[in-house]
Amino acid sequence: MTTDLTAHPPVTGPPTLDEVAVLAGVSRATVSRVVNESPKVSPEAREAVQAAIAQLRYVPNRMARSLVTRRTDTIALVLSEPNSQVFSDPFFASIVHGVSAALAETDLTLVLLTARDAREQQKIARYARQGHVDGVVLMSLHSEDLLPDILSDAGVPLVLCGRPYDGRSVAYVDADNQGGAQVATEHLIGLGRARVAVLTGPMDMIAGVDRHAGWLRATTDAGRRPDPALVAHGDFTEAGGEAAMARLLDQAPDLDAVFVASDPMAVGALRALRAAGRRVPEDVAVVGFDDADVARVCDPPLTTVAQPLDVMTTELVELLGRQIDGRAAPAETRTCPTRLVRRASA
Amino acid sequence: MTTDLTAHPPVTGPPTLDEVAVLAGVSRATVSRVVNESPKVSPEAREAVQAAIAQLRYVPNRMARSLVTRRTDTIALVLSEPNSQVFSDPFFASIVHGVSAALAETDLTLVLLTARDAREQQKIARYARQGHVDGVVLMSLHSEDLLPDILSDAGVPLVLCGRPYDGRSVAYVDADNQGGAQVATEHLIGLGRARVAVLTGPMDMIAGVDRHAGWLRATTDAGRRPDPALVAHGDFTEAGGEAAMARLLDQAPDLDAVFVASDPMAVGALRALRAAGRRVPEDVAVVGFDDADVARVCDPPLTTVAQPLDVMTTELVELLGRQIDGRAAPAETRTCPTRLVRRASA
DNA sequence: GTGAAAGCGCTAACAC
DNA sequence: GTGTTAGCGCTTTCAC
Repeated sequence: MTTDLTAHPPVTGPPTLDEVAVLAGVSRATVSRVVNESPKVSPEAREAVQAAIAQLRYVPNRMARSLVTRRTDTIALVLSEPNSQVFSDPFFASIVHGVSAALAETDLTLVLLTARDAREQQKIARYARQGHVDGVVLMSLHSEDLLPDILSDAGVPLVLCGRPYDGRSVAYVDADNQGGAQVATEHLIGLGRARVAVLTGPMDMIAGVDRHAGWLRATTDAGRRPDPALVAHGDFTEAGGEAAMARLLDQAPDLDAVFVASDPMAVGALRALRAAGRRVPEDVAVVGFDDADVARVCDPPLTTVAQPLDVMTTELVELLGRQIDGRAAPAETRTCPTRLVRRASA
Repeated sequence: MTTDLTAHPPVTGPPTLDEVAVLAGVSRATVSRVVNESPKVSPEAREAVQAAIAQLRYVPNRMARSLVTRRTDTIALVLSEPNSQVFSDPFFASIVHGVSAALAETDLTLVLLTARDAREQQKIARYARQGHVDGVVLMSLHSEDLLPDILSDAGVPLVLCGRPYDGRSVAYVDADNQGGAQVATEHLIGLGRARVAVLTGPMDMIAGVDRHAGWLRATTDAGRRPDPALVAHGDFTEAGGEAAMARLLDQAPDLDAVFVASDPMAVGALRALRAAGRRVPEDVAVVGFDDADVARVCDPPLTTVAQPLDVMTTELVELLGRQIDGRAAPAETRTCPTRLVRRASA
């Protein structure tokens, strides 16, 4: 044993594998096996090692491990969005929360990175290429974003949260935005409402496009001619929803129902309706698209299209995991079903 | 040179230092010096190396580097808070944004970690002890949090964002909450208002305590007896502010001014005031505590106490930096001044 | 100014 | 089962 002599003075710094090995009276390899839960270790050895680990409060050095295994057990959630206020978007908050929760079960850790401009995008690309992360979940909300290309060119395992705006070939997980919007609109029509409006998102975000498409589909499927006056675009924020709802009431005072394509907007829309003296749900039936379970606390509580955010985040990390160890198809995708949740008799 | 033979087939994986060295016709040591911007390199060698780096698209492997330098050039921002909705708190969003921006200037990267329960706190402690980060900025909002102790016991460089609830000895950066609240209240009193109420935060958060203390100080300094009916506690959220404002109007219908101790609460408070038929600012003067520049967009725009969030985040990373390389005093602290921003003639 | 050599702490064959 | 050996890619004395 050469280790005895060299490892004996653990004068400084955290304990190493060698020190544990010496204390336990075994070799480094055995300690490593115990740490990595290899079955090929005798019970006695395992116990001795575990005792030594506990005594020394040994924690493996991840850098050293990564250097040889080429894995970091870390994945990044990157938010590529110039507008920093997106941070306080409940949808985003829920995704972060959900991914973080999904990872809490595992040994992986989550790092959150933000890219507000091209320089930061490059920095993130470097970070990823440096081998700091095993993979990336990318929330890229707008159409002109370059990060998906940069990352996939660099060979970094990648899953987008949300369908890419163009039809690019890349793995992603998305909610069934169009389907959900269609169900919402059909519900409103089924209620006997004659003038069903839509308050959708900006058309440079795929969620805005898809949710509008769902309304359109349901409307035409019902044999109705889509009236442009029944369409307004918000920016997915509460204030934007309030303003857009006001416009909608102006354009089409005779509307008797509205599908609102995001929950912050639904909150704003309710406010605008109240301000205009319209009663909800008697006067106007509202269905919200509940990104983050917020519309539930509206007054009155809204019938909503719920996104299964927990499903989405689970799929996200599951798909990324398979991406990382090469078990996934090239550009595998998932579309998580949405469902209508009736909360009031809207 | 033994490297020529071994390094020649760069069949797989990203390029290494050796490959750059071979291509540039120098030794690994020289490449390392160029990468680390050592002055002890001849111009010719430097140029050759830089060319090789560019050609190979070489990126240093951080794991290998960390292994020897014992630095990771990464700091963690950890949010220790059971309630996941804090994520969408604009104050939190602004801090993340600001720290991330302050770091963007440097070579450091930010990882964001959340601890919702004891298990996750342990996981974070492990992560830090594993040498994954050089230091931690900790946002610990409640009084019973154990993470500050765990981390400082583990010898992890640490700076708290926000004064610790107890008087523990630890480095922190905080805004001058008490001073700001005092200035706000004095402003209201100076306006000639007779019944100046306060809508503060929960008393298990230091910010709630301090802001209440400032109101109290200004009130007594003005020779007034603090009336309990003029005090209400919200939970720093919009909905909480609305409810608390309603209570306040109930307890003290004659109030003619109110200091609201956070901007989401201010938004809610305005709503409650409007609902109660009170006019702002003629009828009731309102000063908000503007955690994140939100109160600015209120209608009417509020006179607010602005927290210099950019100053705070800058101080945060600066202090942590000095903490990391041992230049900081044991438990150095900073209190960033707040200032009154008049936006309306409230 | 530059190179050779010695590790950083760990895992992974490969023998025993 | 267990130990020995050989690196992972990099920085860093220490000679030259």
